[in-house]
Amino acid sequence: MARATIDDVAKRAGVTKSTVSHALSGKRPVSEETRRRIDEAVAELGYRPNPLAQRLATGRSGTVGFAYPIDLESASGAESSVLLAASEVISSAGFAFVLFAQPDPSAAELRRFIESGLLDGVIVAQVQMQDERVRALCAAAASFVMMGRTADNSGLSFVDVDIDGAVEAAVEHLVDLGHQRIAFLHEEAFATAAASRALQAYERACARRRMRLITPACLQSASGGRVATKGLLEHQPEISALVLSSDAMALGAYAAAVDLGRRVPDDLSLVCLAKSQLSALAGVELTYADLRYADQAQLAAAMLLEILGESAAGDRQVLLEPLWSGGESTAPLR
Amino acid sequence: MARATIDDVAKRAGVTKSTVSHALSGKRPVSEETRRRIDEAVAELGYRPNPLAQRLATGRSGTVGFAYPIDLESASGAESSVLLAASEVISSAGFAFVLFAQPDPSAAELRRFIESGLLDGVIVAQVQMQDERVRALCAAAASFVMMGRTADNSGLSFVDVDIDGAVEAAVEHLVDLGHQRIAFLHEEAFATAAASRALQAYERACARRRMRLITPACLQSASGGRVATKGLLEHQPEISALVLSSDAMALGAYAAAVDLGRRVPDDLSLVCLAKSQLSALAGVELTYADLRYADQAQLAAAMLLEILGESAAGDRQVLLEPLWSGGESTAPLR
DNA sequence: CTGAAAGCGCTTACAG
DNA sequence: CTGAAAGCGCTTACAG
Repeated sequence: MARATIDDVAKRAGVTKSTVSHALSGKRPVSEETRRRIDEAVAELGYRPNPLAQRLATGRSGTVGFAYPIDLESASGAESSVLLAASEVISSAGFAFVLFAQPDPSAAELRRFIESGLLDGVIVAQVQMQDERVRALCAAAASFVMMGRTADNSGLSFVDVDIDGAVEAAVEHLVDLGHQRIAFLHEEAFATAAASRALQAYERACARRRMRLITPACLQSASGGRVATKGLLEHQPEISALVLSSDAMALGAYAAAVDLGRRVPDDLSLVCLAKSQLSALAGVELTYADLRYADQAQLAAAMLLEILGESAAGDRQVLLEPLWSGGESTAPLR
Repeated sequence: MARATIDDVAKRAGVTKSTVSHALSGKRPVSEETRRRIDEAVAELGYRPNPLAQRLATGRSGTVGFAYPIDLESASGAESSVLLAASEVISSAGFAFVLFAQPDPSAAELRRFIESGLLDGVIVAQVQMQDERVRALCAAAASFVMMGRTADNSGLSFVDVDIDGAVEAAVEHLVDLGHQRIAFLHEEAFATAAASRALQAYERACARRRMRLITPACLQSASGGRVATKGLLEHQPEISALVLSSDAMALGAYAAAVDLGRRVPDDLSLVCLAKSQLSALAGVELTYADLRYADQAQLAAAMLLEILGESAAGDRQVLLEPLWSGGESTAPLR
């Protein structure tokens, strides 16, 4: 048998569909008796409104998009926790969760969806300083929240982590331990705003301390970290500390240290700007700053839902503090 | 200005909207001249059909669901490649890609979507021997394709990998090298059909060779692999080879071997039933069987699109062969 | 508190 | 080759 429609319910309850609609939405008072009959009919027929029809009538799609380009080269378990955190919040609010994982520099796909009215709102992750997707969303006057932030965020809503603070804290910590040759390994290809903020913060910290900038490029992977670290330390053995931007990189750096006969932390200090799961294997507990990606995703999703609920303007901006681990991969310079 | 509708186009082109509709869909011949005028109007107004209205009128939603419960404890980069592979195929066919990543044993969420007519088809991953989601999809007569397969697959469509063959090949290989004490580390908590097939295949292979079963449970993580392997080898040092079911586990096993002063592969052979990215770090190239998850996802997505296109019945079943690496983590028994 | 009707923006038999 | 009309299944002013 086909699905029951609102008309079936109306007939069975002996009312019109407009009354059924109002009884269900609660947007208009309905007498006790009528409501009872309608509830009964709904139950008997197993009626549930067709969302498509509701969407067409109301103009709201009940769908939230998550623009989260995933870079396969550097993918780790972290992406999954971000996805789960966001989808959990979105789904339990009754919205569908549409993922845009494909890297899409021109934001064409996203634009297509927005313009089709298929999305009530969007969460944008992996935000760049100048972000095409953000531009498109603004142009379309769409509701959206960023995970991360662009160069100019006036009027925009975001959840981000204070990466500047994390980097400065890392460098300060190493300097306090006596280190003067501190390298910052950074990924060049996949340039998020967070990555470039981190690099700039490192440069500022070094300038303040009058330390030499050492910023080798490094692929965002374990083998990338290994290769880059090996090359670096072979040419500049005086380097005594490394700041790294991912778990995998850090594991690679550790492997390189072993290759070169240097021990961590005695002969080389490591600080990682990302929560580390793998490091336990490396023999030392890595000192790291958890950038709380899952928290960011959860908060961004909740923020978007608020915005959708209120349709009030006004930007909402949240900057999370990173969480430092009590690791043991740093030691005083010998 | 508001979005142009089909009526706007019709007026501007001096025809009715039914002609516009047919011109656009090509479902009815339209004169050269009329078509030109319509195309012009479409271009001038920047008209694009409202998908919501199309869906309501046609009953097709233009959306594909991906039921892919992600277990955070064991998440690695592999999930991302699966997501990307599936979403790539689905998106480029013009369908929206809705992710159901939340573990949802009762399949309530999925059922809700299916029954709402919000999904044209579904890809089901992490299939279990008895799968609630598959039952729900069958009951709803929904179009779907499995990544993996249940116990009884008659009439069902799937893409899976020959895990049985992979396990048997692994054991054969080790036996050929002289090993007689071969353990199979398996994850108990997250019981996919592939996991239990692997275990059974190991048991069959051992039975055939009259070897003792050694099947310790092991958490699907690096530290899980380390703990399990350490415990195992301390109590049964005569074990000379391990078959592991994930990259992370294998890395943990390697670390445990190092802890115990055993070298890989001389003092311990390792075979991994999953493509390994991390193993390079462990100092040896791991011998592994790539179970081709991304290939599975891509093929499953393509298969679903075919099914949706043809609306023809008939099961489609594909069993992929695993791809063996030329690793060096196995050696003859000493 | 309830109904009759228009409307959301399309598609698709039915006529001509 | 084209038009007039009904229909997809809802919501929501407008009346009463």
